[in-house]
Amino acid sequence: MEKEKLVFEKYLVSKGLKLTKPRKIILDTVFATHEHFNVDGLYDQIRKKHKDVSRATIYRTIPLLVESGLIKQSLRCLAKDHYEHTYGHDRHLHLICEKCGKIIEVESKEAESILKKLAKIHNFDIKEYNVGAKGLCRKCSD
Amino acid sequence: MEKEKLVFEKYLVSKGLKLTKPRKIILDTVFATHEHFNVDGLYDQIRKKHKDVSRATIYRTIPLLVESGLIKQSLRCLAKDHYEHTYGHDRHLHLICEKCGKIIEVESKEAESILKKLAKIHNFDIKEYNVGAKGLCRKCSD
DNA sequence: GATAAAATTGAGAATGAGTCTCAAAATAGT
DNA sequence: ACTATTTTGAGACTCATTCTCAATTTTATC
Repeated sequence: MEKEKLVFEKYLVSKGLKLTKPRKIILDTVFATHEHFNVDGLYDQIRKKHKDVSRATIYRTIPLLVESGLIKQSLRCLAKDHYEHTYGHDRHLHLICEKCGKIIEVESKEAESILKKLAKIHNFDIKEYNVGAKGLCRKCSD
Repeated sequence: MEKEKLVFEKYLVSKGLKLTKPRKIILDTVFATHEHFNVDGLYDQIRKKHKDVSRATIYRTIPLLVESGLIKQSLRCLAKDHYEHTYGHDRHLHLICEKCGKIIEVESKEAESILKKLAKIHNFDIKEYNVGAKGLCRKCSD
């Protein structure tokens, strides 16, 4: 958690921005769990403790977290953008339930190595990749 | 093009639906090129020839085309859902150049089989999958 | 620690892609 | 043609996200 704060602060300073209270609260809440999150969930989570952080500020802070390399935009699910941690996390792929919205994270070195192989063939320099599937989770497919 | 029409008609009949004029126009326009498309672009394209197809009907027809297996939802770009042909096209993954926007389509049976294997382990019923990477293409990485 | 300039915030209005409603029009079976 | 059913266009609506702007907070400077 402290590491994330340092990374974020360093990024903000480099851009002439400030690590304000709302930004600190958002950062803390984002990294309080290892889950994927979306703005609504994050807002609810924050509201449990702090009545003074607005949705607008969350929407404004997320691009800063993305730019700083701490999180990245991930799936779009139920018409909502979702985000996931990137700092200190291995790559993984997603199985997304279209019915209940559950996200199963799966590690796969295989998928990664295949993509790398294909990228090499096409002289493509991969910065970021995404592997995933949509469908029904165990519970919802009964 | 005729094949697509047959596939679509067969699907519609199986659902007790009709291949109406607007649906025919939409189908024709979608398969007039091999490009990815979004609703706005499709609407503009259709409007050049036909003044009588509404956005609502396009939005209503796209899920039918998806269900019939002719197209699938693809990338989301500039806040818009994009679609791509699937009928007669092998599954492929995308290498998207972040600089010039070029999309390289790559075939890979391997990626598909890995996803299927992982889904089985997690009792997940895959309806749709997506594999891709962002980065720099050959030209842009020089 | 007071002050002022600059950055940031909260609240709510605005935007815009996608969905829904419903009366009118097209379709298919008889 | 006649009727029942499906489909359509137009526009209202939804809802995630973005924008606006006056009020507040922050930081640098005294």
